[in-house]
Amino acid sequence: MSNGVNLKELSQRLNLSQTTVSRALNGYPEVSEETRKRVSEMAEKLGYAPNSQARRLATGRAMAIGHVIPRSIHEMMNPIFLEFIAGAGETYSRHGYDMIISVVDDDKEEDAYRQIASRKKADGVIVHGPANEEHRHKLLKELNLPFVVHGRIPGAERETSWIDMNNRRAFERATNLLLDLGHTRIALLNGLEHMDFASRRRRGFEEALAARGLTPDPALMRSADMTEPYGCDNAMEMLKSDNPPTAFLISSMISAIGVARAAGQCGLKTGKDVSIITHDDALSFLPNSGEVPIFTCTRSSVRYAGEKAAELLLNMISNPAAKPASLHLDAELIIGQSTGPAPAASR
Amino acid sequence: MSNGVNLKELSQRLNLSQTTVSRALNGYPEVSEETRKRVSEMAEKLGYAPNSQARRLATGRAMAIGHVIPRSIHEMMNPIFLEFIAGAGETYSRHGYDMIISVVDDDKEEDAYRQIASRKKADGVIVHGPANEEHRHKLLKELNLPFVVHGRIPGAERETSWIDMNNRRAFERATNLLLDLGHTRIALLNGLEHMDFASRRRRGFEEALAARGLTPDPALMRSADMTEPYGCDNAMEMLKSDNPPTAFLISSMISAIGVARAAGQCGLKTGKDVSIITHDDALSFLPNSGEVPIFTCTRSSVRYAGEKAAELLLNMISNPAAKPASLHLDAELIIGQSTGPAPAASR
DNA sequence: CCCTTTATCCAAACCGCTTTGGATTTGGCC
DNA sequence: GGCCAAATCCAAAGCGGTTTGGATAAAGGG
Repeated sequence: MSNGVNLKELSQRLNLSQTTVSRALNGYPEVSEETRKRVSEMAEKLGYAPNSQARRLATGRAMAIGHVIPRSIHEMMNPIFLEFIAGAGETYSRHGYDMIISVVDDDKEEDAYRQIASRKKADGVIVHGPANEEHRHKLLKELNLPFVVHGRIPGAERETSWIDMNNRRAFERATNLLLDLGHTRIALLNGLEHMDFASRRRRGFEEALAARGLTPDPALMRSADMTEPYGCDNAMEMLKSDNPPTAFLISSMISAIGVARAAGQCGLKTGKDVSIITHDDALSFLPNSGEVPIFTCTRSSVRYAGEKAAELLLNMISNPAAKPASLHLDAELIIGQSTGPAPAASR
Repeated sequence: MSNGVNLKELSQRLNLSQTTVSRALNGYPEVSEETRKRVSEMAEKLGYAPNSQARRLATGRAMAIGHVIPRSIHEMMNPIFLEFIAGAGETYSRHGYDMIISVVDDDKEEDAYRQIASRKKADGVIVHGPANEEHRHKLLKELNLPFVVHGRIPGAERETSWIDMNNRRAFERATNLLLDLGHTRIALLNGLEHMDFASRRRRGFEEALAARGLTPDPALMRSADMTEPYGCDNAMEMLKSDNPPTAFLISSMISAIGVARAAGQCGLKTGKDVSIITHDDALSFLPNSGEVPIFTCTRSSVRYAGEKAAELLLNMISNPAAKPASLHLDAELIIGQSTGPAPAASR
């Protein structure tokens, strides 16, 4: 019904050239206000909207941002990834950009980027989940494809644009909080430490301990995908050991829930017998709210990060000459119900 | 470096016409194998790949599928949505399609669909989260935009293509399992019941009770966003009441975890003092695995649903004359550790 | 040997828009 | 009235592919 008018037909109906109609609709000054009005009314009436492929072809801009996610990534960062996407997506649509997501086999990731560049599918991309050994930025530079990193690429902080939270500092503060409460046996349930964010968190943890003359106990440090059972199983194992931790520092709310479950199963009261502090990405389906949140946490909205990352990227695209820019967010430290003073020496 | 060869240049390098080169690369028969080989080699060497905008314009196919997600939806179905997307995305890329996702304000949803249609941004769309009062399918039909529903639109099952799990049956079976174990006071923590999937689940629950001559107690039925605290708070309230339930039937693992937490806090042992059965969407970051899974559940992979939905849609697109098709998946009923016989009458 | 196929390849039109480089009209000013 | 600048509008040339309708050459048939 309302389908199918193109510029040509529209301009014929108006007895105007395509040029004029196009200019009228795109807000160029060389058309009288009267004509512009006449044009927009007719366009509205006929339900005209420019064919995006044609426009993209003519302007040479894809008006789209790419996100390539290798299969493996969304197994470990599933919900975080989506929250980021949601934030970025809002920014995109506000600016008339499309978001295109490619889910690819791990070994096709490079291919995916090459295709985006050579077929001009997107004007830029977001790089997710940088690892310690990271090479994507080199490829993208070679492909001349603007990009923003969510996280940081170690060694390339200067030359790339990125948005990241201060992982090291957050975990240092969290650790200090526990130390101040008298805990000395603190377990770290970290994410996969070949990822940049996780190594930084570990560093923050270790440095805080070191500053008080403590050495981390390898038996209390784990690194894996941040699932719920990961939290539960490892906490259970540690709590049942001869020398159990009195506190847990955890990289994700999901795993923290698992730890709380383990504590419950061991008959320990969270916030009393055992303290838990977690990083909270502020995922909408895992609200950790209330006057006193369930979990004491370091919190940083990954959704906000998504919005900002998108803005950075859009700026880069419209202003290609600009230098790399970056945003370093600080996590809030929020005291909830899950932490308390270290219990008096047991046994 | 490897950037920037177009068809014209490529064909000049080869002393061939654009026609021939195009045909050679697209596998048309009217070109000799020898030439085809020569062409592909040169294309490879120069890093040629057809500009996707140009191709889309020429062929009239967008080679993309749209997913429009209103802001509100991803607050309630965040992780499920992503898992679906991941499944669909794989199918798309296997078939050379792009996935474009629009995150829009709730009141712009219709607009988003109109734009996709009029600007030819996608060849089809997936409709997420159908409600009891659903109108999107009418709009899409009017816009002549092929679509597949994830879930079902009540009253339009015949005329639309969809993929859904058997929600009613799954919850009926789950309820029967509890009844067989001797539970009679069963709580239902459902999703938002203005959504189709949730009303069906409720129906399954109620029908199973009715079949044994039982009437559901309104005090034991809740409906809300399926967050973790939702599970915990409501379970807590019910467990502390005068006449507490002995079993919970829950619409989502996330809330089930909350219920388990509440049980723990009340000093009740899950699977013994209180039984829990949940629906499990098989989300990768919430594995409910092991020989005997933590939670007894009805399980249906939403990721698989995504794959299949994409296939349905792609079929519709390449075969527009075909009748609506649909896929009705049955959830598995899996016995885990969280269910057991009803405790002997307490008090 | 001539004519008809068949196998290859090509020139040009087209997809629907933007944009360049004028052409025409109008208005202000001396 | 004549001239110049500003205001409008337009024809046509891209953008980079695909596809139609031949043209040309080689092969096969009588």
